[in-house]
Amino acid sequence: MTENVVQRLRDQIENGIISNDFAPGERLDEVQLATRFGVSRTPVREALMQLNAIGLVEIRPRRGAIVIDPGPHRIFEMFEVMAEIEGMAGSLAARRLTETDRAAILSAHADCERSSSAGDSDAYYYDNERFHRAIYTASHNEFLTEQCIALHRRLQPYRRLQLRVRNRVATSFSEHGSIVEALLAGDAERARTLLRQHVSIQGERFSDLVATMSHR
Amino acid sequence: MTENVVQRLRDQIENGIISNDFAPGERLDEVQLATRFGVSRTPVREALMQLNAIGLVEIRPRRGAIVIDPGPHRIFEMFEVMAEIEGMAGSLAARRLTETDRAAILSAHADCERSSSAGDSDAYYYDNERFHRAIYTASHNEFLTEQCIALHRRLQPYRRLQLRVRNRVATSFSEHGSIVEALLAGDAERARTLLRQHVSIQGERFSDLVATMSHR
DNA sequence: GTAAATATTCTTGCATACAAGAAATCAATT
DNA sequence: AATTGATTTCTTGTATGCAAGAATATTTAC
Repeated sequence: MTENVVQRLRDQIENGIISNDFAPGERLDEVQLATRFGVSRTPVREALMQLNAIGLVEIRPRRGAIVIDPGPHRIFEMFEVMAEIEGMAGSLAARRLTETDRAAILSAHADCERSSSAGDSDAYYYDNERFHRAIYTASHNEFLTEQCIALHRRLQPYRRLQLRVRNRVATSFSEHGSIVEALLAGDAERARTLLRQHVSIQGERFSDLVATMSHR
Repeated sequence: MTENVVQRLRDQIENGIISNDFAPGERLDEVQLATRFGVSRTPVREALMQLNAIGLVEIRPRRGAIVIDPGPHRIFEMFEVMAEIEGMAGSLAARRLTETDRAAILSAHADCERSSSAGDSDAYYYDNERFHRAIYTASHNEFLTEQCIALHRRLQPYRRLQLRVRNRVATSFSEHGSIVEALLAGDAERARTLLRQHVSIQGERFSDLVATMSHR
């Protein structure tokens, strides 16, 4: 047991929430989780409080923890913020791109091309994440990078739903193309605008998301 | 004990860190804190883990918690992000401003005028916070508002130092004036730019901050 | 039969206990 | 005297225990 139990629990419960094993609104019983993971209540409690601090669960005094259900409106708000800070990362990346950054972005982009043309939306999901992370890194703002990764992670389940929408993978990849161009050209404002549009879920994209959310 | 102990501890320790009672790098001993606040170790531990999740303390396995020392570079990064999301809030506020929002912003602005012309930098600090929060609220994006408040809070000690710099209060207030104009005019892009500039600490402002930080 | 009041059970919140790892002290050897 | 090794002390990490509030079941009155 090289890593401590609380961290492990936190990750496991977090993954459970993200992968929808624990549904939104579901109550997370301390003893139940404790026996399930073969530990005592104490580390479970500590893990739950951490998830509470992150915003994944809500702890009501004396009434236990429940998985937060963001609801369409809040999800829209989160995407709105995500679009903006991704745009910021793109803008900074365009100005601060190093040779290493350039290589990482192009490599991820090439992988996206493969999984996209193969029509493998699960693989694309993974490669897409690498692509975006490469841009965060290229912003050379570690704090921003951490924020982006955290938000990206929280929106993960909804992004995944989005990719299932017809033609979304192909559209996404073609948008990546323009983004890469802007980044390599050092065009900060264009990179910002393109990334913002790429991430934001306006109009019918939002309707699609809500529709997909309801029947899962 | 109407409110739970952990929340209270979290706030107290957080305030201790922000007000520099607990210096960066300082080790936070569990039993020491427990006896000091008259509770057992368990809630102290839980509070520390929450602060860890927020990013205010670092918990090294088996070696206790220490107050994180961000260092000038990281602080710069945080201000860079803060500038951007405040700009975003301003942009949204300009487009979505309601009558209530308008009243709240103007009221805070008027208070800023009073404390500014009185030369009371502590009062200005408080009124300034109200002004900025009014803008967050006017963005009508609750998630963004929460993010802004959290970041604002983490940067609080450094903002405070900034206001001590000669003429900074007067400069800040005059910038508020232009921001209010842009908001009332519904000029989203101008509001964004002005707020971004208002918050960001470029060039000599950053040098001033670092200089003030070192000898406190 | 239904609703309110009471009793019982369950669950959380905090305290305490115990084990194991890290730091500190002390001793021994060079 | 200094450095390394062993021992002791101290601190953290996890488990368990106990009390108080919430949920639930049961009973009683209408």
